[in-house]
Amino acid sequence: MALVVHSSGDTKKCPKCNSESLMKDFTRGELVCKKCGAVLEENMIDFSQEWREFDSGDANKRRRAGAPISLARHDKGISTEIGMGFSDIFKLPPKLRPKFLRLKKWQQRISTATERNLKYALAELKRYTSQLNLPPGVEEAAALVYRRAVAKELVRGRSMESVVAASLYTACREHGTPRTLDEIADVANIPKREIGRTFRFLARQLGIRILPTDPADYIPRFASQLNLSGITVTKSLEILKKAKELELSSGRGPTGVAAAVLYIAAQLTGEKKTQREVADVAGVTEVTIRNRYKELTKQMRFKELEEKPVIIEATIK
DNA sequence: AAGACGAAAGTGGTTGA
DNA sequence: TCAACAACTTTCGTCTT
Repeated sequence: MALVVHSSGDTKKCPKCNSESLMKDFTRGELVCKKCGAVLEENMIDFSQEWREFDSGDANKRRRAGAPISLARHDKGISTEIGMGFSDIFKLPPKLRPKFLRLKKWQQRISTATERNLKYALAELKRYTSQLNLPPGVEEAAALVYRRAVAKELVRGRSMESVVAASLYTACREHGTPRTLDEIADVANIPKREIGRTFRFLARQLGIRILPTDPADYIPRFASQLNLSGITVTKSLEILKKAKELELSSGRGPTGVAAAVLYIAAQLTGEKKTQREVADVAGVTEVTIRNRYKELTKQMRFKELEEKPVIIEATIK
């Protein structure tokens, strides 16, 4: 019987005799205490590979698992294509070639319209996510939303691109990595009100809860676009927290709140940014920043900002 | 001259009758 | 379906630095 003892990283102790000498018996799938013989785990699955590789060629020959499946691929990443390219087919004996050429042709023909559509849609999605610097997790989530939309025939009557864009917008919000409608509208080349409309439609039809976005989710990204320091980010989040407690953020556009909070924080830390600069990256106007700014400073006391009257006196003099 | 401020009018979307 | 409404934008004149 082959007993394999894995000592590395396993700091588990036997609850019965407190011994550290545990043993994995892979032929039985059990974790056993060497001292008292207690079985601590049963039906373990051995995830290690049972073959060894001596060079990279070996690895390729013996490996049986492929890439992980992905919803962001039209075939989920699992596909068999007859005669990839053409070279494979010409490796066959001449007699067999026509047969495989025919099979190849038919494989292309039977791929249904929805499959082709999905392929195209997911290619679009890929383009959006890479242009917006979104992580693969968000792309996956968006792909799932899109698949659900297709399954429910929600694409009918609206452009495929707008549904893809709306799926992405949904996924972004669920992931706490929101992009503004403007940003998505930009890469997708679709008016933002259409994306918004489709988004609401999808959310309702698919029963996706739509929580308003948290301004905090925007802050780090805006800050980095403005070259603001981590101190300013921390400060912004503090201010935002207080603002939330004072109910100054509800009902307001989250980007506007984020922008105003950043603007104030930047002033406090001496990394001055103009309203224009902040407004530009946040996709709001200076007026909105001013309005939020006014509301915030009215209810919150910023010592540093209140010193202004002194300066005014000095200039009058 | 550039930035900040504020008033006024306009826009797109939501809500409630 | 329509009107009321809040948030936001656009535009513009004025003030401050």
